[in-house]
Amino acid sequence: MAYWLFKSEPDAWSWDQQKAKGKAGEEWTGVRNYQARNNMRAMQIGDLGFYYHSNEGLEVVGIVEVCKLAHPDSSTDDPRWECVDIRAVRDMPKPVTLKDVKANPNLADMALVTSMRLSVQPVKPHEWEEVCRMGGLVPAP
DNA sequence: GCCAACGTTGGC
DNA sequence: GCCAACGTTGGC
Repeated sequence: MAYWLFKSEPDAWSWDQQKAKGKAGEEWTGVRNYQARNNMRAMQIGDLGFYYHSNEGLEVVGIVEVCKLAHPDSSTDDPRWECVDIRAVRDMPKPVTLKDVKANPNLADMALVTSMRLSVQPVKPHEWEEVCRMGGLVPAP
């Protein structure tokens, strides 16, 4: 099982909206970046991810689960773009801010810090543990 | 709202 | 295939 991080601008699609979709989940449409797409292609059902609010909030607010493998992105006719479906699993008891992540030396190599603009990122197991711990989620899911 | 970083596009 | 121009992202 692998771990990931999904970025969303709350103005466009917020954590509350994601949660409202419940177990059915929602297509993670709109990604127009090859690296982010490739990350989604590599995802397996049951992989977990952080749900991060960019632009506003700038914090990890919840945990999501991949519930559908990569398939063509229904928001475009361009066959290059694919996406997975994700569903909300739970809130972060205490949201973990970008500031917190940057201030933690254990997370210095996290993609959130080093690849700021990548909208779908891989998360290493030790980073997953660390962010979960910071967010009050122990043991990590 | 600004601007730096960086990915993409297109002319050569 | 290179690289300059351009557009977008996202933190501040």
